Amino acid sequence: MPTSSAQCAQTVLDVVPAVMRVLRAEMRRHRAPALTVPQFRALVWIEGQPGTSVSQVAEHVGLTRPSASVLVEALVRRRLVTRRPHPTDRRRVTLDLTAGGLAVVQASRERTLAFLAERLGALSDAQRAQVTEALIGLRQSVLAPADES
Amino acid sequence: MPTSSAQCAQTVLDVVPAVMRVLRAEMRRHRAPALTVPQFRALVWIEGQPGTSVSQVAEHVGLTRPSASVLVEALVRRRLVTRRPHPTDRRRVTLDLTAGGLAVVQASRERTLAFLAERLGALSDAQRAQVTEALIGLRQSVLAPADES
DNA sequence: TATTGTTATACTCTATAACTATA
DNA sequence: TATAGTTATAGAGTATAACAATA
Repeated sequence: MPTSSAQCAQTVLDVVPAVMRVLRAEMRRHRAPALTVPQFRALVWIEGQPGTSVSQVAEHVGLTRPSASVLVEALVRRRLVTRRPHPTDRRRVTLDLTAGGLAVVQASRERTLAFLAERLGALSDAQRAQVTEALIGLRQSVLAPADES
Repeated sequence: MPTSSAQCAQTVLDVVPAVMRVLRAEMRRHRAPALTVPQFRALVWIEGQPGTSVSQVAEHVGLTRPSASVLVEALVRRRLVTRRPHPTDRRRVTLDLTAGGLAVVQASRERTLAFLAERLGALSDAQRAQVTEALIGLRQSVLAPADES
């Protein structure tokens, strides 16, 4: 009995937001206080793209450039991010995480991973293998045409 | 080769937020203008829980009661929600979607489903069956202890 | 002339506090 | 006394507009 695209889409739209809500609630419970979701997303982006710019942060986090500039300013003030001149293009800035910023991101990720691993312990090895394989396929298809970077 | 809980958690934390970003971007592209994410989530909640209260909206959407009251007031002003007295408890209000509110929610969901179905068309029937089955298992384990309602 | 980033201003959303009405 | 909901006020976040500096 094959699964139609419509049926599968229904399941994806049902499960993915539900799991996301649980993840968000878990992260909220543990994240550094007074760190907003966009701020946290900016930290994760900078972690993955060291030396990135304000414009790239704006695009990835989904803000205008002025708002991203203000957000970055707040992260710099809190010693989570460094903002230095770009070596060749003097219009740009070079953003990187401080040791403190990296610690915030990594601690949050590790706590969320531990939480997830505990919940996934309820599944069998075979089920976890199936979930892992299926999610990789899901990612390939859903993110297919336009990847962000 | 079994998959450890840690490996599986890593994949979940990688794929679920990525898929969610795509879904959100798609919904943003199509949603009624000037309808915020919390407003939309409230509409979806009221759709699934007809006759729900302001307090329940607050809890589900993640707002305080005063903020939920203001949000509901905005939805009522826009003729997307009706707010009537509760039949037995005169402190409470009874919230329901208008035909317009229902149309907004359903149109958004159908467009997102169509978008997803198109992307999932890149998978084989067998892969879609695997994704569907795996997501159901994922939901059961991740949402295990505390379901929201 | 286009691009990167910042500042100034106004608006929206949300929380806290205080209140009313009902159970 | 506790609960459901509202209103008033203030604070945080974001967008638009305007600007400065560099390519």
